[in-house]
Formats: sequence, structure tokens, C-alpha cells
Amino acid sequence: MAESKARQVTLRSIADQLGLHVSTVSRVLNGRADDGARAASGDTATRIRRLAQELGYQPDPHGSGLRTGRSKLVGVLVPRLSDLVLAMIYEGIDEAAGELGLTTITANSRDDDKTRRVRTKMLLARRVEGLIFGDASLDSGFLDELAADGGKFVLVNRRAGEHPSVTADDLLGGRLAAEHLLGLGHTDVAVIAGEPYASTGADRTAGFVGLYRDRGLPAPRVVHSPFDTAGGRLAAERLLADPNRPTAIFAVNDFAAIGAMGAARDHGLTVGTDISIMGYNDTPLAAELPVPLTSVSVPMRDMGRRALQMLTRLLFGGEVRSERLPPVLAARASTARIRPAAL
Amino acid sequence: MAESKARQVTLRSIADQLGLHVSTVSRVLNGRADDGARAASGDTATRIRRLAQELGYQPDPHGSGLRTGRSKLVGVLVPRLSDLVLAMIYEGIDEAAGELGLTTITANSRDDDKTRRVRTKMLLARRVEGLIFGDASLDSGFLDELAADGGKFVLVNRRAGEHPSVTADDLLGGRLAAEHLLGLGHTDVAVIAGEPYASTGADRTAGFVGLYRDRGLPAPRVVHSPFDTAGGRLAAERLLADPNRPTAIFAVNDFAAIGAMGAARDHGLTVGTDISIMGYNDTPLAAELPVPLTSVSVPMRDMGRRALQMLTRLLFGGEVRSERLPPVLAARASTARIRPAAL
DNA sequence: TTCCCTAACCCAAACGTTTGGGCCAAACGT
DNA sequence: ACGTTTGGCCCAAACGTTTGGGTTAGGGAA
Repeated sequence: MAESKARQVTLRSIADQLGLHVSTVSRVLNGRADDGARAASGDTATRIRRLAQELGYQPDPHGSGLRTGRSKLVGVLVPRLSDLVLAMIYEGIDEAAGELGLTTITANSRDDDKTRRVRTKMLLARRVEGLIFGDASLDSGFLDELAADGGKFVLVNRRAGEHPSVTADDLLGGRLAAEHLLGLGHTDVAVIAGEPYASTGADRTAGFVGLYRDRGLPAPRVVHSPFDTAGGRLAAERLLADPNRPTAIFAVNDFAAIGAMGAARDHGLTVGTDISIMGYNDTPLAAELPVPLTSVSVPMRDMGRRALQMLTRLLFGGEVRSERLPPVLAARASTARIRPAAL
Repeated sequence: MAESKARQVTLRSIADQLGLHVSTVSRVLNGRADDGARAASGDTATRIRRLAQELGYQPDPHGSGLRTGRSKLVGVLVPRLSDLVLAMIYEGIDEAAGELGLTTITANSRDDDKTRRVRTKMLLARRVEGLIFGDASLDSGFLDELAADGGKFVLVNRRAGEHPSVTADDLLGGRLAAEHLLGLGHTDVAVIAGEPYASTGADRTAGFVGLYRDRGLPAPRVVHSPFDTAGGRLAAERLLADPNRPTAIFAVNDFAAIGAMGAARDHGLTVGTDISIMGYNDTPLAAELPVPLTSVSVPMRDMGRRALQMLTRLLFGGEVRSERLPPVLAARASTARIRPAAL
């Protein structure tokens, strides 16, 4: 494209200009070091390299892909890229892919099974070498089918079944959240748990609820919702409508937490004093909010990086073991010691 | 990949199984309608189609790309995908691309000229047919160079030079913001203007400042900052440190506005009563914040869609004219009529 | 009956790479 | 002096498609 008139610069054009054979040029430019060394004299090799450089030669992926059967493409399926969490994970994936000479193609599944299948088929039609799913659903057989068909993939962020995955330890994260709120004296708490099909929300909720149960306290109320701000607001409104509302709310997602903060304010409550609210993921936004949001920090970009690396291990024959990264609590002003007056 | 053992299903394998020639199969499956009709009898055609369907044939893009010289790929360069605005624009681009049988590849430039060049080169090496830049910079010659080299591209969100672009009418948006604040009685205002190299911030600021000047009012203070929350907070802190601080702040970006809200709160000010703050883009978050944020709504997804469509027009020989989409004000609680007491 | 037409195919080349196998001449070993 | 190695290169096939141009057989017109 950058040379629409000047025709493509190809191995052949370089070879012709130098009076060499195309295979010689190929070996020098792309063969493994030893192969290239035997293919041409040092002098010829530098002449080739210099001309290639000068002409801005870039191997045509169609040609090499056709010959080698390798596309150097990996597909990434996410619920939606406009979800900041997934966007950051994707950035990690793409970063690591670039370092390995791979290119990523991404698509949104909108957490819809039909779309998921269609988009995956499109990625496979593009001959991706492997896939990374950021939208794994606990209740869909899709991944099992794909694995049975010999599809190579890893999961990121959400786990499902026994498929290899890179996730944060959401169970632990949920416990951290519970410990934090308990430490502040909150015994009457509620969870905005996200979508039931996502392991992230489910595990965080399970960890949270588990700790309260372990301490012999009444089980927190659990209400499901979408992972976004509007969903969080609605869920919180339901909770706050209750005459004896909880003194603290744990939302499994920062955006849901922000929605909950809005709902709290609508109820005339000041977040951090009248009610404690915490989120999850420690989005860059969390620390900068008017009332800084307590959250649980997970290494999103790193999760992406590791997922890509795990996928390449998988592709090059290795067996892989799922990884579970540790989360860490980020306490801020949105959660505070319970005030009896608040009741 | 889905058939790692069963070997690829190719035109040849289909042809062999039916005792036909590969070219016949190709014409039926992929030729234009008339070509396909002349290539085989209706009966043969259905046999071919049925088998292809049954085997799940998907044309190999390496093969067809090599032959036709078309990759059906378009490259999308953005500052960062973890910027919600760009993510939504990209979703629009990708959506429209899918409808046209195109696939998008995206990369982050981090608004850094070196990275921009490197990533663009990578996209070109992948043989994208055209590019969409969401990271145009007012002060870089890069796009001019690329255009001179015959590169096919359009800009989205930000404009630059005379290159074809799909943007919102940011000048108008800035005026809308100014009218809104003026209508509420704010004559002492400030702008958090974003990065100077981005046309978005520059135009919004120019429109805003222009209206105040047109009305013969003192020129608003203008302070630059990154487009994110932390940047907005810092900029606002500078503004609020001034003993006679502005009664309203216009941030050219919702995230910067959120940061500004945080800074205001730190200064003991209640947003919407003690001080008015407004943002830009009308991010989904804006309406759901504890104090709902007044913003200027721009059709981000549609901008993406149109950019992709404009690019295809450009690729298929047409001339194109830049488009400027109208923004609309979304007034909310974060801006209110000035109270003399606030001074 | 002869000629032409058309429907329904097949043939072959080309796109740019990669890669296993030549081939030749010069250098080396004995 | 003669065989062997080896450095330095060339050959050719193959990957899966597309596409301009055959080729054949059967049917219709004259």
C-alpha cells in the first residue's frame, strides 16, 4: 500500500536486481541463522540485506503463510472491548504478542452465545493459530466443543471447566474484601454479584460470602446485575429500598460500585460515612473518584501477557497449567468503620 | 485449527471428492453470481455447496490474498484502547467492517510518534488495505509522509491537515458547552483543555473560548492536561488553588472532568452547588455518577462506522469528503445556576 | 447433414514464500 | 594426482486461490 505504484518489493525483485536466486535471498533474509550462513557468502549476504533494507522489503504474510501454514495470528474474544477491564487485558495480550512477532485480532461476543460462535468462526476462517477467550461462560458447552474439535485456546480473566486459564484468584479476592469490611465492623453487608455465568463474579461472591459464613455471621445478601454502572445502580437501589439496609456493599466490579455510589447518594447517603461501598479490579478511575473507591487490585495487563504466553506454550506442543494471580486490597475512603448512627 | 487432524478442507479436497475440477468449485463457491452460474449446472452447484457446507469449508485467506492481492484487512491505530472513547469508536469501526467482510487489526500508539510509526509499519507489513487513525496529531508530519507514499487512510475522532476525517463538530460542541454555562450565569470559567496536539481538545476549547469572546466577556483560563482522570485532577487543583477560582470548569473529556470533581471535593466544594463542572463525550459513566455529569454527547460508535465506510469508499477509487457530526448537550446535575454565595 | 452455439466443464498459470535437494568449482587430504 | 569435502549458490515443487482461456458434447438452425 505504501508503494501503490512502485509495485510490491518481493524476494524476486531483490534477487533479480542482485543477479541471485530467490531462494538465496529468502534464506539470508528469513532462514534460521545457520541456514542463512550456508546460503550465501558474507559479502553476498550483506548486499542482500542492504538492498532489502533500502527497498523496505517486508515479507508478504500471504506468501509465507501459505507456504508454512502459519499465520502468526491469534484471536482474542472478549465480551466487549469498551469494558475497561477487558481493554486493559487485551493491551497486555497484544503487547506480549508483539514481542513474539504475533498479531492479534479481537472481536466482541457481548456475552452472547450465538455471537460468540459466529465471531469465533470468523477468527478461525482468518486462520488464527490459537485463541484467547476473555468471555468464558460457566454455563455454555461451547468451549468443550471447541476443545473436542482440537481447537487451541486459553482463557483469561474468567475460568471455565478444566480449560487452561490465567485468572486472578477471585476466591481470595472475595475473602480480602470480606476481611476488610469485617475489620471495619460491618456485619450486615450485601454483594452486587455480577452475572451468574461469569466465574469472576461468582468466585468473588463465593469468597466473600464464605468468609462471613466461616465467622458464623449471617450470610450477606447477594443480588446479581450486569457488570456496568447502570446495572450496579439498579442493584443497589433494590438493596437500599429495604428498610434495614446493609451498612456496606461489595460490588464485584468497579463500575457497578460507581453505580451503587450514585444510588446511595440518591438515598441521601454519604458514601464512606453513612454507607461503605467497595468495588473490584482497582480500575485507574477508582483512586481518582470524588470519593476514592476501595477496591481489590488485580494485575489486568499482566494477566493478558501471561495468557498470550501460555497460549504460545500450548501451540508449541507444551502442556500448560492454569495460573491464578494474587489480588491485593486497595483501601480508600469509600469504606469506613461502621458508625452505629448509620443504622 | 478446528481440524488439526482432518487436514484442511480445501477447494481441492472438495473437487476431488466430487470428481470435479478445483476451478469449478471455486467459481461456484466464490465467483460472482453470473460466473458461478456458467461454471456448473444447477445440480452440480448444489452438490458442491452442500459438501462445502458439510465439511465447513472456509477459503484460506493466504491463498486468496496471495492470488488477488487483497487482504480484506484494515488497520486501526488508536492512542490506547483502554481509553473508553477510542474503544467505543473502535467497536463502531469493527462492526461496520464485519458487515463488509473486512477484518480489523488494531494497535496502540500511545500518542507517541515513534510508536505510531513502528506500529503503522507493522500493520502495513500485514498488508492491510487501508488504515484508520484515531490518534492524529496536529504537529506531526507523519500523516503527510504516509499520504505522499500513497498510503490510503482516513482519520477518526481527531482531524489533522486536509486528510479525510470523520469527527464530531468539536468547535460547535465547545460553543454548546459555553452557551450552557453562560446560560447558568457563569462568567468566570476555566477550561481543562487536554493535550495541545489533539484537535478534539483544541477545537472544543476554541469553540468554548470563542463564544465567551464573542459575548465580550473575559477570556476563560485554559490549562492543558492529559485526557485521563489523574490529568484532570491535577489541572483542576491548579485552578482551584487560585484565590479567586472560577465558578465553573469545562473539561474537554469526561474522565478529566471526573478528576476535576475529585479535586473540587478535596477543596471542600460540592459539585453542582459550590462549583459547576462539565465534561465531554457523554461517556456511559457520566449519567450514572454520584453527581451526574453534564457533558456533550457525540456519536462515538457512529463515528467509527462512518470512518470505516469512508475508508472503503476511498479504497474503491472514490473521492471522499470529511464528515463532521453534530454533538448535543446533555445537561445534568454537575452544572447549576451560579450562586453569588459561591464566590 | 453441416455448422454453430451454448452449457458445463477442465487446464494452467500466477501470486510470494519456503525448503529439501541438487550442482559446480575450489580447497583440502593423502 | 586423485578423491573427497564444502562453501556458495541454483532448482523446483508446493501451499490454496483465482481467472482467462480452452475443450467437449449435445442441441438447434439452416
